[in-house]
Amino acid sequence: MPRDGSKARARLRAAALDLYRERGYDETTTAQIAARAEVSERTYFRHFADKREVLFDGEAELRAILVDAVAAAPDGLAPLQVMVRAFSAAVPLIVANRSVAEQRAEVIAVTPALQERAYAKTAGLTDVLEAALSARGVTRPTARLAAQVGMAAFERASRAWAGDPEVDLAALIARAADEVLTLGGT
Amino acid sequence: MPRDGSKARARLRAAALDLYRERGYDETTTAQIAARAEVSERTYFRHFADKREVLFDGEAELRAILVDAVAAAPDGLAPLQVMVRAFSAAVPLIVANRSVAEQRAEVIAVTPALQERAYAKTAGLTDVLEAALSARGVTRPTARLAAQVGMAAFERASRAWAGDPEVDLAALIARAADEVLTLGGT
DNA sequence: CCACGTAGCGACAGTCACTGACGCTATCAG
DNA sequence: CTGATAGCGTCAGTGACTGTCGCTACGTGG
Repeated sequence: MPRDGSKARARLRAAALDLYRERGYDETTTAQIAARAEVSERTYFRHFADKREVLFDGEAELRAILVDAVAAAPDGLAPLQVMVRAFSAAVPLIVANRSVAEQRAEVIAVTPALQERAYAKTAGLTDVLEAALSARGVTRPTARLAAQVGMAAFERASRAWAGDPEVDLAALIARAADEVLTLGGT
Repeated sequence: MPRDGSKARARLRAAALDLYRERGYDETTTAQIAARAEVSERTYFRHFADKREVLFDGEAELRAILVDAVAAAPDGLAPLQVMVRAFSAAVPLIVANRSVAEQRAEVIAVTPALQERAYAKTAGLTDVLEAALSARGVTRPTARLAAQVGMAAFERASRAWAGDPEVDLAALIARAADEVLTLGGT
């Protein structure tokens, strides 16, 4: 295993986050990111597909946790409850990454281009969840619906948690899922 | 009001859709689109913010219908039922645009860059729906949740309708909303 | 019928994200 | 010590997008 690029990759991640926060996404060039990470611009593009991807580098880990949790859920559990379990399984990871996630969120919040990528990322996660539910025997269209509704509940819980990180995120997720079922009235 | 750009704009829309279908999104340049529409490349960018936007030009109309329908819904209706009404109000527009929407969908389906933009567009719609629900007195977080769940139900209905355009889309929407409420089990 | 103001347009130059190709080098297995 | 390989730098190139400037088509007021 010649040369370990993970160091450079980590430096690029940090450099990009810093620069995006300092002067904004649009005002920083990939050349500047590369320079701060002390690599060539070409190397940046060897590690990340484009200027946006740097900010979304941890996704695979989350994805794996969600898929495993769906697969491990007991048989006969209702789809939405499976989603609650899956997202609850990811809570430790989310809590651990909270401070970095906050900084990322600040940048994304003021950058349409990054919001677009963020939407695509969550869409990718719902695709994976849909497939995982489908593997459990849930019909495709229903699996997709459940994945999206579960994701919506998770987002609702995440936002509440962001405003008050003291409460248990897992509890908020369960509560948000319950709230979904009250949306139809009576 | 000197010069009416709407003609050129329409030609650009048609030219882009044609080219994207003929040779694919990545393989067509904005210069080619402009050339086929018989305008300069600069004019393309006066009408559309970027290479993707050409394909998403009708959105404002849909947005207006949804907002109006939410505002016009009777008081005391449950949030999810309001969503069903809103999307049902948009059915005529959707049916009318079906053939063009199909062509667009084909291109989007094979182009990640366009999928990303499509996600952003639906996110924009849910934002608007959230605001409209909020204006009816629904709490912000609940409004957002309802908007997202409603959008998920609408997508589920749309997909079913795409596979069988004979059935009534409005009925599918109502059914999808009901299905959401069964996702939690018992 | 004629200035005249305005919105759209073309032309041009420039920046920057991103890609392909080539050759080099650090590192590890043998 | 040597060879294989993954990561890297350099260079050249394409194409999306922007700012600027001057022009022109067209409806309006005289």
